[in-house]
Amino acid sequence: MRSEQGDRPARAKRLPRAVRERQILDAATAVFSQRGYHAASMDEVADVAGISKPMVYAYLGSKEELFAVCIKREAGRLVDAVGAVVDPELAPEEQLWRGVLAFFTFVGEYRDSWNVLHRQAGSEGQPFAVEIAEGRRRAITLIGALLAQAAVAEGVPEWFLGETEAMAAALVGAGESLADWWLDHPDESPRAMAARLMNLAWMGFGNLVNGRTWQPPTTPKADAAPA
Amino acid sequence: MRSEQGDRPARAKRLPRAVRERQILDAATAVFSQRGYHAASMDEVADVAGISKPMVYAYLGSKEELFAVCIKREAGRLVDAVGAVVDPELAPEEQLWRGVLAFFTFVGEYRDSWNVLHRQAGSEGQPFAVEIAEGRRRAITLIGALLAQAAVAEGVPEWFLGETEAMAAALVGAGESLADWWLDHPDESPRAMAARLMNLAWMGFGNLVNGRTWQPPTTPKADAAPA
DNA sequence: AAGTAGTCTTACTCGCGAGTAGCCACAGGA
DNA sequence: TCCTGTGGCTACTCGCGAGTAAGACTACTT
Repeated sequence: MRSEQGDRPARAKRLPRAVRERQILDAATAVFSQRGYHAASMDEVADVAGISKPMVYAYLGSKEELFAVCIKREAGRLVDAVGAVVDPELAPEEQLWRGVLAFFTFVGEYRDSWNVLHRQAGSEGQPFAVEIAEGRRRAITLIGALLAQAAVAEGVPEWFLGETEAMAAALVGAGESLADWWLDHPDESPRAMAARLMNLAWMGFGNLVNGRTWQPPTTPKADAAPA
Repeated sequence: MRSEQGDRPARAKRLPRAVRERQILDAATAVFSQRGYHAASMDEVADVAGISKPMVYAYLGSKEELFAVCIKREAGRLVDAVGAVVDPELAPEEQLWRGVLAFFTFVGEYRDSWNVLHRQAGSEGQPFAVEIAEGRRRAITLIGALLAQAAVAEGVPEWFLGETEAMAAALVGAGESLADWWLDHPDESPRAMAARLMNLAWMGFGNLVNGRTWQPPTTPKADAAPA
């Protein structure tokens, strides 16, 4: 009863550096996820890691470095999770489905990781927002390429190739938003979430790829594409 | 040449309170938009407003209050802009189109407002993140109702009514993401952006509403909806 | 046992930024 | 002309949080 619950390593029991680093990163991810970068304090990170502040500095450097390492680790996990399932040999539709499914599985598994990557990403002035935005952009480009590939596989209406990137951006946003929505409906399975996104995206793209576009009702003028 | 450019009111020229308050809110919106809530300093807000810090406190209260007022004002603008065009008499499709168009027009017009509402919203621990999340939720509910209405208007497959909220969430996310994408492609018109979203959303919903769902390719099991 | 390398702590410094005290100035009514 | 209220300022206090100095404890070598 002299220490806290067996939950966290109550008070520093002399562990090898590698282990401590992992603990610190875990703690940092959790704290950054809850508080956001600015509101998070190194004291709290140290506390949650069950260790004292100078250790954090000794092992992981400054707050900014620590955050950067967190980002890298979590982003790596996500990329690995998706990369492990998207064999480029497969049909675009199936690649997309597998990627989307892997994404939601990852989000379900590592909520904090996702939170750090998604929320704390864009908000700050410059520091790593750039890096994250870059990762996001890469994802969009990748998905855009996938859509273009799919479009070519079907009989592609020419104009659609100029639209793939914007569509990919929308798709990514829809995925992020669905992931948020998931937080309020935790009983849903990753498969069901992924299926939702695919239904929205693919059934929509299915029409678009076949040249069936939507037109504004009142004005006859079409903006996104020639009729 | 004794003062700065005619750009900002160089150094306090004795204006009525109402005017100053507007200026302060404008400045605060800009600063919060660029820095984010935590990184923004009251000194900078005061500076941008061309005024000294105590005035900000005298007129708008604490930093948190100031931010809250900003949020309220910008959210109000957005709600007004959308609310002004979505006559509930109209067909769901047209309501959605008008709403989406109004949204992108607003974003184009008031970048900072949108930034404050969108980015700085979710990131913080509790303060007003709640209020914004609430607004977002209302938007999702509203759009969800619209989709349900549309679904009923067509021959609705029963199961779809349970999906409208999730679809609305996805749609909102897609809109946000497209708005971000727009920042990198500023030559696009609001109409073109809105048309893109409608194409993705409506052509997708068009299929869904008619019972044409997407199915995972390898596994025969359907998750989102019964075949 | 004594040396030494790596783990871990207490107890600081120091700057930045929220919020305030107290004072100045000008416009208009007496 | 003086008087007062409202607009405005300079110049502080004060706490919080990033980052550090200096040393203590433990385990493994020789």
